[in-house]
Amino acid sequence: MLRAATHRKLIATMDSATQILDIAERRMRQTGYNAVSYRDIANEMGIKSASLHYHFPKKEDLGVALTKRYSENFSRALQEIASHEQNAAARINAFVDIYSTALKQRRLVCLCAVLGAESEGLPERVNVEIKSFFDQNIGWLTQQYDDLGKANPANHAKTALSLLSGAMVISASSQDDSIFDAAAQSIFAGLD
Amino acid sequence: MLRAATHRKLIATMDSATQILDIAERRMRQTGYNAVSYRDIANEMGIKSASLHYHFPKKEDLGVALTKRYSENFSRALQEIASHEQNAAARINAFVDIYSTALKQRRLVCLCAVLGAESEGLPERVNVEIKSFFDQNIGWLTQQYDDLGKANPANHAKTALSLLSGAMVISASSQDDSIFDAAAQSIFAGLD
DNA sequence: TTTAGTCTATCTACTGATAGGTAGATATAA
DNA sequence: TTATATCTACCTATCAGTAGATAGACTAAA
Repeated sequence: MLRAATHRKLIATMDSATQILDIAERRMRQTGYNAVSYRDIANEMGIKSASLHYHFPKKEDLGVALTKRYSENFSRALQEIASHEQNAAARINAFVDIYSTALKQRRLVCLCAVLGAESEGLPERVNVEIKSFFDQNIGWLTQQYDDLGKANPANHAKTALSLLSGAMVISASSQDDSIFDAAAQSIFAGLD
Repeated sequence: MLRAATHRKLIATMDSATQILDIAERRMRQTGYNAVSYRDIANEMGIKSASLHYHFPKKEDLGVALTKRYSENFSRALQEIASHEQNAAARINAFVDIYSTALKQRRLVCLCAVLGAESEGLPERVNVEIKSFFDQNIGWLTQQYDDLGKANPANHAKTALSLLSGAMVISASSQDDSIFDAAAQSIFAGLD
């Protein structure tokens, strides 16, 4: 009885908004923005779709919160890498690993790569976040390629990000990891 | 009067199925599969949405026809390139140009790159066509990199296709062509 | 006269969204 | 301590709008 109450408390304590974002993120990374409905998410949570509007009044709000959180989490991961890895080559290596792990362990594509593909059908506020995500990653990678002594580090950064994003999409949709592996290998080869 | 009638005839003669596919293709390349509705297409054509079902009974049929046609058109373009360009480097160059022209002159992303990003929410028959498109392009590019004398030409092919696809998506959604330019430049640089 | 193509009218299922209500926790003030 | 008030997180019920889809009538051209 006490146990049950405690358990209940723990579950209820696990922030509903976070749970909504978790489910929405996974689903959108699989099927895109428009294919995900409030009802899908609510059903998976075991609550009613109307309740989702308490946390995210409009779907646009959910989209913005989702891309913001994704970008912030990514930003933290990049800072983490920068503080733990000594040299630029190791950092770029770790960057590739983020994508690799998402694809191979969770079969998930980068959220912003998926949403970017349908960007003309998205609310403008969501597009702002997507662009900001790409900018942030290009900026970080540019720094690394600069540290590596590359000429035109920004071009290297743009190429690496494009390569990983594209390879993820093709690998996931073709269910063939060899495309991602080729891309990763090509990035590693460019680190000398 | 005769003129008007002739004009009318010409328009009506321009195969409705083709017109439907043209409109659907452009819209899906902008917003993805799920954001495009029969009503949108019908409105743009000036007919009723019910009429579309005469040509494509189910949306899935439209999706399959669209990806098939896209793939076939692409295949023809690749044959054309192979017959007109002497060497592998020039052929790869022409390949990049297809993507470049689509992005810069029409602001359109590769259909299969867009649909591939939402593949888990698509009818299976559509996914089969998308995978076949990627296979076809990787095969053609592999041949070119092989002719170029590259070791592991398949990896070069997978990398080039991933790079172009990803760069297109990021450039289009960020409205910044410099990402695509960096990708194209990187492919050119790998042709020596 | 047939047939291709489009129409009207309608259907069911589902979309995001809103209104209004409620149980239970928390805070405030007497 | 108790009464009052507010807040959180859901609920039921419902809405207008749109999705894809179908049946059957109509029309124009071969």
